[in-house]
Amino acid sequence: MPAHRPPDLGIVDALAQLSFRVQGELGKIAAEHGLSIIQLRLFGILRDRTPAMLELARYLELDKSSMTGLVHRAERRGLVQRSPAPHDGRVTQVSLTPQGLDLVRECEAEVGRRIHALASVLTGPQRSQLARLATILVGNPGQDLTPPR
Amino acid sequence: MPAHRPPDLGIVDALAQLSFRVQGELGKIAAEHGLSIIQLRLFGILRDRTPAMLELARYLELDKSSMTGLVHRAERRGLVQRSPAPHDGRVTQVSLTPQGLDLVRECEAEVGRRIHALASVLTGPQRSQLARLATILVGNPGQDLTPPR
DNA sequence: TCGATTGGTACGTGGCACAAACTAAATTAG
DNA sequence: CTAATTTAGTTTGTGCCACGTACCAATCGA
Repeated sequence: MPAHRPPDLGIVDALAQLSFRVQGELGKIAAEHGLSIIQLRLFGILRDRTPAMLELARYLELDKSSMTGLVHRAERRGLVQRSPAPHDGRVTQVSLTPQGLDLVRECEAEVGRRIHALASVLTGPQRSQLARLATILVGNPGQDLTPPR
Repeated sequence: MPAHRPPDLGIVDALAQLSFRVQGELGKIAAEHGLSIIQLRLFGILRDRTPAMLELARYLELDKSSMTGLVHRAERRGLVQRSPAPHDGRVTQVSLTPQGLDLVRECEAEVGRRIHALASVLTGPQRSQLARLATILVGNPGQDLTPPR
């Protein structure tokens, strides 16, 4: 391997810096749509499901008391709605409003564009390989942050 | 959409989820040492430099007014110190105290352990490849797709 | 020298996250 | 069938984080 390149970072620095880079993009996209990154995550979950508050807290690894405010602020803006669960009077289910769904789709499209742009410096095979390796990393231990759709 | 054997995530989802996974680890490590993730980043910068407030803000992509509080809270805990710059009466330089340096080293060691553990499901060559690809992604400058806000 | 620029802080606002205390619904024990 | 317990969620209070505006002091430029 001829050395036309700067030396690779170690795996630790490489992953850490990459994570900041990606989070930076996500944060900017969220901000452009008046959202925070945690709300973007919340909405990503709600795109496929209608979970209870506690389920959401588990997905996001937040305390249940943090969910109240998070959902409340989104609700106040008409992006999500609470509804009582039919078979358990204690649980309230959270779902996207049509307005919220629109916003999610916009953000998702933008995320796709920006991450693709970021990855555009790689060749096609490199991108595939990176996707494969990253999938292994996130898919591996019982630590399920955001289960595959 | 690759239609191969194990359903790899697309590059977008793969990178997004990986970034959340890595940030989650970093956040936990920071929390275990009584820090936030932004402080961990701050300290990582201070390990090598003694920048001015505005420089720090640029590294972290924060407003300068955000720096005051960030540095102040760290200073209050004896982890960093402010000092006036010798040749410009306006500038205050920020540096780690010995105590702060110790803390940084602890955190760095822990980050190394945890990220290595995360990456331990990969083979050696896979890790190298991942480090190489990630290095390409983060090393790419001038890829700023975001107009100034 | 005077006006503009630069580096930094102060203050007010709002979002985010937690812990502890609390309510109400559901479940289990006796 | 009650009584005790568990579970889902909210409320309240605290603290951090980030921003924008306004402001001050030092420096620079004409």
